Amino acid sequence: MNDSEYFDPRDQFGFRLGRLARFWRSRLDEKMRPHGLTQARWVVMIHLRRGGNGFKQKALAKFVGIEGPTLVHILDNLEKQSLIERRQDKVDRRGKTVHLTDEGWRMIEVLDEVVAEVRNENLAGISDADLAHCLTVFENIESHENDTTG
Amino acid sequence: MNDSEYFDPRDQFGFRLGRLARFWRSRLDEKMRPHGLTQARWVVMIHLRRGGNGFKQKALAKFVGIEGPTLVHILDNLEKQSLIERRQDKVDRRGKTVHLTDEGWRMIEVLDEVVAEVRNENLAGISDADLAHCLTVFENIESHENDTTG
DNA sequence: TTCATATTAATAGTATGCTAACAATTTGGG
DNA sequence: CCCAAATTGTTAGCATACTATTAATATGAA
Repeated sequence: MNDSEYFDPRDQFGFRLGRLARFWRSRLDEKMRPHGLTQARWVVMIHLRRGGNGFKQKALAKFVGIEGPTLVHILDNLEKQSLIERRQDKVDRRGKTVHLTDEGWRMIEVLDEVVAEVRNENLAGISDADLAHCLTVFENIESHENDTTG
Repeated sequence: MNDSEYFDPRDQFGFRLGRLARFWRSRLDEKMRPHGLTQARWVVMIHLRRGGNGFKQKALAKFVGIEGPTLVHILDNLEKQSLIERRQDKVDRRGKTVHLTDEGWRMIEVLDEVVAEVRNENLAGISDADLAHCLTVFENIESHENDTTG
């Protein structure tokens, strides 16, 4: 009844989205810290597993949904940790391909459980249908990316 | 039908959430850049307007949902731009209160339109009901913050 | 073949978020 | 009053994201 207490969902959405993303990341980072990993590095490793080894960096960046320079920094760190390695592409000497090391594969196996645990905690009591609904909304928003008609 | 094409919504949610948050921010930053503002600074200003001038920094950080040191940096920048000012609290000399300047108020009026425009673009074709549904899910996830029972 | 243009990865610089550690100040017990 | 403990804001240092620029290489047209 009090105007100052009324929040329009359209008005709130962006702010709440950002806050939840920060919450999610901090939860994941917290649980990964004992293993020496972070969310961003983990996401890159997961995409390597899903897409197969031997991505060129540019293709990997696109697959993960980040920019090239952001990926460079993450790969630098993963390489220091011996979880991935970069190899000169034999065909195009400008390019490098990215590969999980044996240690990288082992880390993925270990952390799969940690990630599942965080997911179960964060999503406890929320139905698949609710999540799928959210993902559909997310997709619709991202699909406006290249709208310049308005 | 292909296993590699099947994505479990529980599995995808965290990644997609982060990606959408980045998308949202970049859209907003892009439109605010000509005015010399960014999303993070704007969010702080909006909370100042909503909550009234004269917040203590600690209270403002909590209201915005960020940590103290993060707010310090944002306020430094807003102060350089003469959009806010910090004043010594007369009662407790450890504290400072934060106030929008006249220029800050004018900036808010100008940027209100820009923000509405981005919102309309990003949320075009998405119903209030869908958004409210998402916000409810967001709330449920954040409410697990202090669960340590599992 | 040669030179302009593309592409790929890396570097530099900025913004935003965090935790840890610090200085100044207040508060409360003795 | 006086000193230990708590609180407030700041600084330092890290991670992650971006854009803009650069260096190395490949490609393709003349």
